Amino acid sequence: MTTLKTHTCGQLRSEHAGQTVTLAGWVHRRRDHGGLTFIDLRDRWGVTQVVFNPDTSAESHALGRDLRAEYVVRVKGNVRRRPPGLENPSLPTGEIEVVAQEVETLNPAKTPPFYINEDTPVDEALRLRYRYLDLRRQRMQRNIILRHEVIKFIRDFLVQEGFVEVETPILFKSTPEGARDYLVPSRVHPGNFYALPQSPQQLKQLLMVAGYERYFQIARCFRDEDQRGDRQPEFTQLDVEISFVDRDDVMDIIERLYTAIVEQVSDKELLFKPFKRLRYHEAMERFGTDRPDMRFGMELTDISDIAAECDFRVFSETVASGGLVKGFKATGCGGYSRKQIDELNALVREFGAHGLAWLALEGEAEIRSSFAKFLTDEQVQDIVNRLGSKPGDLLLFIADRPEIANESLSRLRLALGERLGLRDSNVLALCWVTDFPFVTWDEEGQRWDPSHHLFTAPMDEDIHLLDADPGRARGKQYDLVCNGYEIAGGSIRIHRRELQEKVFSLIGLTLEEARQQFGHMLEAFEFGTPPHGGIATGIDRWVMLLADEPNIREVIAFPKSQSAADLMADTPSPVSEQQLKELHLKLDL
RNA sequence: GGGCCCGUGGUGUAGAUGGAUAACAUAUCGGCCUGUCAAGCCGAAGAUCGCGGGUUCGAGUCCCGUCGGGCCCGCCA
Repeated sequence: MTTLKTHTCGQLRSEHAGQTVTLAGWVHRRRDHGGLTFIDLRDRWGVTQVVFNPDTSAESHALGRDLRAEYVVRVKGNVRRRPPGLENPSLPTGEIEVVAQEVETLNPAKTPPFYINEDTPVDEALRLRYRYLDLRRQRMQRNIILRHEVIKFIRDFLVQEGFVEVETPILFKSTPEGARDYLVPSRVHPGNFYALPQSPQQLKQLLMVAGYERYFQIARCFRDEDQRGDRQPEFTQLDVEISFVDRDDVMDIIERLYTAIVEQVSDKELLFKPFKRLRYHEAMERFGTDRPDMRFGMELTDISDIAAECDFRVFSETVASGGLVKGFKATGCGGYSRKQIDELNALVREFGAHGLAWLALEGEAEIRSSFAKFLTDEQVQDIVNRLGSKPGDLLLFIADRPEIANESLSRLRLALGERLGLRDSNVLALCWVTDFPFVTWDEEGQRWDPSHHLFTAPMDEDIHLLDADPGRARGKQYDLVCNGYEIAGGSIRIHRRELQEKVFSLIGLTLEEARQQFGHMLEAFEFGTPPHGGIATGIDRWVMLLADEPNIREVIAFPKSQSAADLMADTPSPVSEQQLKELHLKLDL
């Protein structure tokens, strides 16, 4: 295999019996019986039991007794079928053992700060500080290798489909829209900065101008925003762009790719094949969010019309002022105590809702409710019927501005789905969300913001709305959603200068600003740009879902902490005066 | 910028209402042990309770601050 080892620790079987082999790896466990010592020797491929017997070699038996956990050792010995009854069926190599003839410690190890040989919970700060040890553990080895397999599969698949992988710069240009940029000062150009790419968006479009037609890249992207469990300052996208396509072409490629990954690389079950498709408005109506978890029901129902006419002021006044009253039934939660309902109430308040209206159907005719006393029996019955409720259900409602009602109900739905065990992590519910609004109104900035990004094309039939009623125009955008996570987003792009300039001005860029920031794009669109579109998928989130992990740090070899620090290398860290001077920088702390 | 949770031997935890030698498991070290595979048995060592201040006769426990980690809001086209 290599100079130092002839076989891996996961390789030997009974047919190797009689061979002399040399293994090398880490001491996983030691079982010292005094006269007889066993070690489990581990490498990336598995674990093999090594026996040290003084009858075979007194010298190696003596050396073997001194081995400790995580020592790196090399063992030469004879493969022997284990004596009958002593096989270990839980180990792939459990039919055999290696009888040590020679042992060499390649490097001893201090006692590790946490267990390498079992997947017990460890304080995450400690894991990150000793990430190289954490990465030795089974959980991380499994995740990192799964990640590799997914990326390998993607490359093979897309190459097969005629795609070309092209690298784009890490040092690029800061642009005004989107997330905060990571900046890199230029030594050669005093006072000027590069920005690390938030995505290779512009570059991949320029590759379409350049005629590559089918591009992809496993691209590192950078965004200087605060962390979440599913957000890191640097993360990896599968970036794809194709020429001469419409939405369905892009969606089809990605759908085939993701289906194949689930079926061939993971042990997960695909709930929808083909993937479900939802329009944005439908997603908002039924789930209150544009990234619904479709593994379970409990869909939202609008009761604004009933609420408008009732004597419960919270309901009627909300509707009168343009708000919504919506809710859903939590199946089987009719017995929830006041305390449990108060917890749900606290949850929706976090998302801006004023409160939770509830109605519990305990028995056949027994009703507990926070609001039913203000309604006629008929109105209550209408609500109960509309939600298709049965005894034992708990009906939960929010009356608020549409954004708040939808947001808080969607969160509440997820929380209840979790409690009721409806979010089976072995199931992947992939769905496309399409027909997004082209732009959304930003109250604070008093301007239109692109829903996706600056280069997304509006629907052809909605182009006329860009002047008349921009809020009603739809974009050629599509998101891929899995189990409540947005795992990809893409669009058909604008490929004509006039339309691009029109969109720039719609979102408030002056012609001057547009040409300064995006002149290279506008210019390129005048040199024969094919219609094109593409998508960017979040590799980290996708592997996280496939690996059944609660956050993306678990599928990134060297992730950063919530405060964007690397606890192992202890960075960010100060630099010398000399370095600052060369970069023409002065600190103002 | 804000809210919440966590920090106790190497590791994982216990330690209501403040009370005397800070408990348990495991790891570590030593002894015994020739068929274990989470080996077993016996013994030992190991903790300024994240750090700083305060309240108190007395603080792991209460208060304030601070550092580190996590979850979330804002933010993330």
